Amino acid sequence: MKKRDPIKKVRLLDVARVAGVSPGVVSQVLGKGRSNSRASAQTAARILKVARELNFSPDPSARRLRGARSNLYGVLVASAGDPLVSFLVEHLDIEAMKGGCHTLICNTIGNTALAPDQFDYHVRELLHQGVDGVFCAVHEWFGGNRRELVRLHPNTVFYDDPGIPGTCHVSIDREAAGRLAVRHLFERGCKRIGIALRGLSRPKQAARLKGYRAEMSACGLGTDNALVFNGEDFRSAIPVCDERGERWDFPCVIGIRVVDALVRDGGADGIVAPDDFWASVIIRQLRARGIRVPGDVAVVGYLNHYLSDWIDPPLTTIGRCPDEAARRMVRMMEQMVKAGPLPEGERAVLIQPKLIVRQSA
Amino acid sequence: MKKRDPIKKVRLLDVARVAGVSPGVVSQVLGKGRSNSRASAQTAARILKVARELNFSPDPSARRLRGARSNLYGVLVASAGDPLVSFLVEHLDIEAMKGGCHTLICNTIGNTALAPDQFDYHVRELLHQGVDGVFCAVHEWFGGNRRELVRLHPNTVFYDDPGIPGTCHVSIDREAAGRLAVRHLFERGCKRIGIALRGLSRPKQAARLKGYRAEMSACGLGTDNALVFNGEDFRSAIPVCDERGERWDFPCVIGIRVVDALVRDGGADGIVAPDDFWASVIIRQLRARGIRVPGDVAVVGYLNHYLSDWIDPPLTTIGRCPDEAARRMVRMMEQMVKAGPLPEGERAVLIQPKLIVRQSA
DNA sequence: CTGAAAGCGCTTACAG
DNA sequence: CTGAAAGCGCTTACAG
Repeated sequence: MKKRDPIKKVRLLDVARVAGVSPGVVSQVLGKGRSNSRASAQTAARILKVARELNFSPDPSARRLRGARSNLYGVLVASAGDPLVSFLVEHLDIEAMKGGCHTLICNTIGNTALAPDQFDYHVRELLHQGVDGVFCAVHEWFGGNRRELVRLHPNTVFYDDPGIPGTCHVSIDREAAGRLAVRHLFERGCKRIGIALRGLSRPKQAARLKGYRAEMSACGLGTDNALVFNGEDFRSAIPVCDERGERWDFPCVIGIRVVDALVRDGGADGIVAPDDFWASVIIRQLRARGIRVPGDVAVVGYLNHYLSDWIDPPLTTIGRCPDEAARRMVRMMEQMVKAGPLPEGERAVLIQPKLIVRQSA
Repeated sequence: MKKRDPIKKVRLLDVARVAGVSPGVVSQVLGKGRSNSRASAQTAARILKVARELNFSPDPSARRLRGARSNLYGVLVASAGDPLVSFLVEHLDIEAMKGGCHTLICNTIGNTALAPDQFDYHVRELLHQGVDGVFCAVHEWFGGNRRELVRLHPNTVFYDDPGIPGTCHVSIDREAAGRLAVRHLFERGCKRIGIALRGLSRPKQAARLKGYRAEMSACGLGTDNALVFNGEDFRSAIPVCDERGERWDFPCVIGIRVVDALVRDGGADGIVAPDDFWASVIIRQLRARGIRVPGDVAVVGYLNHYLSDWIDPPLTTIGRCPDEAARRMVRMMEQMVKAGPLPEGERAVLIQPKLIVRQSA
């Protein structure tokens, strides 16, 4: 049971020997994007040819030891398996790869054998690994010292504003999400459009309400408090949804409360749901009462979660465009890695969400 | 717009200086799991103390240059966002982390700007990065030269048998999955249990059928060809589902064909579906015909996909235990990294799937 | 039990 | 335009 022979690597020295030049020249020619200030065009061409023939690629460890960047980015997520973040994780990698970089995934929860939360551990570990920067998409309700993250990794880009002044972040325009949903329902002929919110004390939910109100006015529908459902008013009736587990018992009672308040009492013919999960239980409850979707009441979700395709009827929802978010996050990162801190005004990027029409509205 | 000052790192040399010993001793003491064959117990203790106080952690690049392992594993997946693989990706990282290792995610599709398929590119890139091994969970229907992968990375562990002799792989016991589903339906009182299969020409589907038949006999239900639906018999009627896109149009006609064949013609009161997607469209079709689930016909899925919780009624299904699979994959990997190739008999691991009861059966 | 030195593969001043 | 040399931070024979 002996170890295998490692595959022999071709070194820069080998290229130099074959090309008949010194290592320094090879390094210069292959390095800095061909600014051949050193070798003659002829020599450079020869070196390039030999390097290609020998299939040479410089050892990243040796380069890093000399101070080169690692071309590695850390990705902090609570749980990479969660479909709500997994597409962001995927697209961060795809975008990083376009710049020749790789992503190192770090799940901050899940390793309960070690500790309930590995955020801070990973922050130090990534520093040790010498990453060029860190993407942080750990939702605010999870632990972790974000100030320390930013201190140790100045090149950090957050998904969603962490509330720390001066940080770089990419967020979804929740106000626009509210407007898009209302506009679509209005165009589908809805006259009394209600909105359900998890809790108005949260800034993101408040932004959605703001967008909802603005678009209601723009559509000439005015506003009616009977059409605004605030989950916090029912706190005692609605168990807390911790959203941390791989599977969890979603409080289906939400569907009952929302349909009671908005449809039975408020007479709504359209509902803007706070997310696809709520939309899903709302639709189930409507069906249970013999109310047709979208015939009697149309429902628009938010997230474009994987499940949107599979509930019945398939859910019309607002997508957050994780590919676009990843693109912007990587772009910010690359700017920081190359040129240092971004100007104040360029540290916050707002992504425009997108309406995805299926059948529920 | 100038670059930031990098955070000053503490080197082994600093530790040596403070502790008043030479670097070699420090290296020896901090290195090999405290087999202090070099320093006296006193010196060792002093060095350890200083190292801790200075918060020293050795530069991985320098170590690697001297031949140490990278503590990095590559993870090849078609698309890390896909919920079918994202949990495996997450648990591979969690398990690797327990051994002090990190995972480097590689999406083999998605970067169409580069090429339709980046499998082979990533295989070379991971070699270049010097990973200690590679986990490959790219589904068989995607491209990529797996033989070359195994040649360049002898330490490769596959999720599902790639059909290359001698490789290490962890698979789900599909026969057991078939048995579990039948047993549960039988215990719920079903008398005529049908099975739907995507296509019998696929070995994994054939294994499920084998398990189904075995358990039907064990339950004393015998077998009836009218209760076996083979998707390949309806190839012309069922459009190909490519499963590659983030969203795709699932052929809902499958639901019609399956319900026609198994329920209308076969008189089934229980259905074993090939996966949760099929189960979902089958249930939708049953409802459309006024057939109650699970009252009239019970349905069991396979995968325990995220959507299982959200369809109506929530789906009873067979889970593949991605955490267990990841645990075994990492264990195999660690053995190979430490001691070289595994004995012939230990290269294939079968994971026992698990019945997850919700409401559809 | 401990130190001085060589070297992993690369890059980058410094000479010529 | 090119070469020889030093050095990044560590480990590991080789001396003492």
